[in-house]
Amino acid sequence: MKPVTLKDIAETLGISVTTVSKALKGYPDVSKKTRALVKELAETLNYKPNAFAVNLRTEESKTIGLIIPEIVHHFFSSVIKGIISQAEKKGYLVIILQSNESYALEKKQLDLLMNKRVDGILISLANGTADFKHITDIMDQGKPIVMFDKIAKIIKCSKVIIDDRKAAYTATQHLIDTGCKRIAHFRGPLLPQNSIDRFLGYKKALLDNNMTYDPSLVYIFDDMTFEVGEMFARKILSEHTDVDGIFVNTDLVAIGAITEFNRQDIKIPEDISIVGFSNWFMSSAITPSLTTINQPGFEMGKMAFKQLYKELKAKKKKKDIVPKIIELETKLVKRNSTRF
Amino acid sequence: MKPVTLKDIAETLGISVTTVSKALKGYPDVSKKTRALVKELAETLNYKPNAFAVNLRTEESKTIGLIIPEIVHHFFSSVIKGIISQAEKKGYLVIILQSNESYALEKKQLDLLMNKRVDGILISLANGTADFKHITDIMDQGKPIVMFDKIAKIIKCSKVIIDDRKAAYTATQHLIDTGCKRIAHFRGPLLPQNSIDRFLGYKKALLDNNMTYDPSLVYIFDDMTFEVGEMFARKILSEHTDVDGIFVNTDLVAIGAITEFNRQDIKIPEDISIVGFSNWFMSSAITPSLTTINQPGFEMGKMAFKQLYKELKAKKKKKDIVPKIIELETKLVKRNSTRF
DNA sequence: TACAAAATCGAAAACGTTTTCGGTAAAATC
DNA sequence: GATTTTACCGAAAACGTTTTCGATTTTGTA
Repeated sequence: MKPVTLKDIAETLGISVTTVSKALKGYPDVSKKTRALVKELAETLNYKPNAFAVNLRTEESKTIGLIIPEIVHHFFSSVIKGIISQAEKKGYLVIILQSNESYALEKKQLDLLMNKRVDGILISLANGTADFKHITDIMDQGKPIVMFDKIAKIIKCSKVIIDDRKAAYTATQHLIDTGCKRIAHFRGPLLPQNSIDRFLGYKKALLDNNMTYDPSLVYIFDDMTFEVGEMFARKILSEHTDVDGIFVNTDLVAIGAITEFNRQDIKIPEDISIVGFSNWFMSSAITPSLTTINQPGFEMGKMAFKQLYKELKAKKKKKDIVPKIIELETKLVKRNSTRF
Repeated sequence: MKPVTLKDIAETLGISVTTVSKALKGYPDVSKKTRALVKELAETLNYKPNAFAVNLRTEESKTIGLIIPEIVHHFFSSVIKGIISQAEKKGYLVIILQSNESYALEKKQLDLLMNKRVDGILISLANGTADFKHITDIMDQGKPIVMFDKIAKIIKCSKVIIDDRKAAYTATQHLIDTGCKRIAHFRGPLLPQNSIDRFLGYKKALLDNNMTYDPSLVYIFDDMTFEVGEMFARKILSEHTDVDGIFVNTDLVAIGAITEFNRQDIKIPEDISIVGFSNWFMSSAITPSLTTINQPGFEMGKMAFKQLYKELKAKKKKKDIVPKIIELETKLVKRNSTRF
């Protein structure tokens, strides 16, 4: 019951393993007759090349690695889906690992993938990652790697991102345009680039509109949870009764805040307007529905793989890979948590 | 800049490749001195075994395949997380593919995984799957496979499931206990086992409570979407004004229904009570929060891998694998979409 | 000192594939 | 008919590891 090998085919046909291999791969130096013979027998015997042997010989596995901070997450699972669907089209499989927003784990997972000798790597950085030697090490070894969403600007590899600053600016501007006079910001952890950029976009929008930037209106959270949103909502109500608009770093926290405001009979958007970020599915289901920035996860996954694929091909042809930065469009989705 | 091999270590140490290999793997027939020497050099040279070669030689890749119907899905992504976290502990990596609820695709993906020679397979069946030859073929080849959540009862492989019928019974009983007199059911597609079981649980609860089972109160949907929930809500209002309770096959559809009822000023739970299924995160955030059945996704993923791992070990020892059915506990989560 | 037992090592085969390179036979050219 | 060209095939090496089995050396025993 052993799987059939090239040798099996060669022996029953009375030819060499070499010829069988060449016939199956369409080499020109094998006659039409034997080629047909080989292909037919391979078909009937249901021959499948031993992937392990092919890997060893060709030094590639047609497998890529993917590291994300968190799997159970609407945005990231959309990215995963985009990556897998695109990879499949090109004959690549995807191994997924999770960093749990931990730098140490991220390093370990990267190591695992390198030891498994994946052909390339896709990664979205953990919040805790401030040192990037583990990334540059991989680049130095010539292994293609592309970052998406949560990136590091200093690293000279390809990246697929959105313009977080611009998107945050748009979101804040929308609050201003709909009449908000005092706008707070719930921002994410200090380290990640997109948390920084969203904050900067918020700040710039205020200043461009001649509004004062008040640091005490910026609430920083490390965990992006529903509960954090509830807590910050309570905090706002006790500390800053004059706030009439909030730009929240991520939908989940915004939804927590909405839930708490609902509980306290604060009227949204009349008393306080809210804009989120990401456009989770949930955002359209909540009452009031959440105005937010649409972040194209599926598209981002697709693009990330496409870029990686280009680099894989370039590497095969021994060409240099020129890092590319791909910026995807975001869009403000107006719903009922802001005024008209 | 080639990666270092056993040969490299052997040559610089003036010993054979064999001894180096044995030293690193702790064979007893190598002296403490050379063992120490080898290990030290391997360490400083940062030697990593070539996974491709190891795979070929040992005929295993320490990799398993996972096929799920849909990645962007709260329950399934929880399962994925459970599987990956458990697999990692045992040194296994996970390749994920998606069947998109299509039988044809499921078959193709299974084929892909077999050609990649993964050590084992974890699968949750697509809705469209009615024929199981692709599954039994794999079992006949002696490759360990375990199903979870969406399973086929006739197949004699290990499974990790919940008691859908019991859970649905509990959900329906809760509607009855809280005073509902006429209870509708939004059920999923006809084929999958858990859709059938949930329906049967619903029906049995009615009959056990001397209520009439009315087939016209069972609404069948193929796509489990938010929009379907909205549509069915409208249908109920126009076709059956006497309905005062609904047991919905899955939270997403229930939330769609709630949204529509809210829009039409139907009071939940006073006018109509609703129970969902799965306990998506979203269910606690919506207004009113949704009473539902908690389905332990993470736990299910963990258990599925654990069982697969047992079978992988059994296979290595050439022992027979005895299929096992693992049933996980569900729990009714009472919230505000049902009365007290 | 002689011999048995234990400790230590390495040659070689094997896993299945890909690819280079040389060789033979057939066809084409003169 | 001799020579060149083309078509077709296969031997062999290589990828890096694991493991069997025999060989050698060292230690222990009488």
